[in-house]
Amino acid sequence: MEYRITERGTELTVGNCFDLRNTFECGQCFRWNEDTDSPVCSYTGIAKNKQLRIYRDGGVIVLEDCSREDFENIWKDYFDTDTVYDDIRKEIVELCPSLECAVQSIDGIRILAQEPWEALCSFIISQNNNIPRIKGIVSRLCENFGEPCGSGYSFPSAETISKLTPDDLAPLRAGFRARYIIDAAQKVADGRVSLEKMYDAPIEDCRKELMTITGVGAKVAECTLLYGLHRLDAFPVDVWMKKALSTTFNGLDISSLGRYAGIAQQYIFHYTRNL
DNA sequence: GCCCAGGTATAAA
DNA sequence: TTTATACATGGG
Repeated sequence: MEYRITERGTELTVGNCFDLRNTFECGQCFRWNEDTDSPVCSYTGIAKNKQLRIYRDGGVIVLEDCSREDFENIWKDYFDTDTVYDDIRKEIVELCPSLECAVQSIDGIRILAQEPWEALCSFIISQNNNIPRIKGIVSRLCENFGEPCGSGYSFPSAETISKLTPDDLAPLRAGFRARYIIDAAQKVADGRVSLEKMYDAPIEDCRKELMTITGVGAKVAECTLLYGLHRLDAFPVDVWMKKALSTTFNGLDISSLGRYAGIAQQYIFHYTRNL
């Protein structure tokens, strides 16, 4: 994707291939909040220990005060600016024409390349929970155990959380998930679960390893792989997916989508949620 | 008050 | 292997 550095920051010419609201509100992330006082569509969030405001101005997306260095080192990968999602959408529909309605139900979504530990931890918190409350718990996790960063706090490392007990997490009001968070932090911190290796290991091996964590099932594993490791080939084999495929799409085999099964799943999720 | 949320562990059939 | 239930909490 073309970008240029201006006095405003880094500017991306995107047309309709990057919709901030669809990207940030689709349930893939919990650390971006809309700037309600802004006259244009604008969000502020923190990733990789950097705070960023990003907003739309016509056909341009502006990363406020973002240097070339920060864009190249952080946000280029995070926003996956070199992937052409319109091409992927076309390929999904070619492979599975019955998914056209799902693909067209939402546009401009980009799959963020979040940090693996943050994604794992966030989706452990997400289980049997709603998005506003998930965001609240994640926010309190950062305020209590993260480092000051811009006007907020960074996401605490697995090493930091691994030294705590479920009682220490009481201020989060995460309920039964507190012990899951600790178990995940300990396994990641001591290497029993190696997130770094999951960027290119066989997807089934990754899923298995993640599911050794208490509180991590097929769904949390899939979300971790898709959103935290940017494994676009990840797809869930859980109850929700089976249900969506059997009722709405009548037996469609999503695994035939191969390397784009994960993205297809995102469209299916959005479509079935809004039926 | 009541229902339920991007699920999973656990027990029981 | 499949199915039922509890789980902590609080948003709507």
